[in-house]
Amino acid sequence: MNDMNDKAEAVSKYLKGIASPHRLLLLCSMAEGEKSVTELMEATGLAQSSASQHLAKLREEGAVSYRREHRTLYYSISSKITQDIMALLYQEFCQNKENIDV
Amino acid sequence: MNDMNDKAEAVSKYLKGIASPHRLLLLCSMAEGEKSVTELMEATGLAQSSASQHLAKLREEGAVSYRREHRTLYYSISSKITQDIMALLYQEFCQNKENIDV
DNA sequence: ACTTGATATTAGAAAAACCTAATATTACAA
DNA sequence: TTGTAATATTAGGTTTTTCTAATATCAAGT
Repeated sequence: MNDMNDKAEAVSKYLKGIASPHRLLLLCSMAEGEKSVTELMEATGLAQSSASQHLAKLREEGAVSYRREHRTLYYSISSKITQDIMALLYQEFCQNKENIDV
Repeated sequence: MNDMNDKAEAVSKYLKGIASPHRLLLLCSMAEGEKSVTELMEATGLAQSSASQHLAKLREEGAVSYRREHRTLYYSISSKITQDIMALLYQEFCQNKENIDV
């Protein structure tokens, strides 16, 4: 029955792959449509190396994919589960505030 | 506009609060209904101290709450977002396998 | 007041994640 | 080919997580 442990391990790996402030900002930016790495760096304020490493992690978890156009790589969210989770998180944390702070 | 950073920080904190194999197993167990700490330890195989620390983290994030009955504490999932996310994760990782491995 | 069962908290060491700086790769253009 | 813009990879040190062992708390029951 350590089937459960394996699954928990997989889910954990996936969630941790998403759960960093910087990676969430990247995903949030990609939620608007595909973005080049440079655009993502500008949108998030991340250093080049850092952005690239975070994108690599998101790729490993299958959360995003990219397409090349000349020298530029365009990243976008590629998994249904990631889109669904981002939508839930957006609802919960970015709107629906019972009371807006003025 | 570093409003976004603050939100990303909050979401990250929440997700990390959930994203550990052991905490996921605890949540999975609580998904069946409220459970005492002892029951949770048995269900997950966690040591007492470890279970308690994980539960504390889940409490901090508002993911679970408890009720006392005599000396026993019964924990359960208390937030809508956590239930929704667990449901999504369950769908994605625990069923809907295109092909069942025999 | 004591004891005990159930759970929480603290301390410290080991493992994992993250950032920066430096270097490498890749695809095109001159 | 050589140069360059765009992106990836490696190395390292710092911070964060997570486990175990030890100790504390808390609410009955005696």
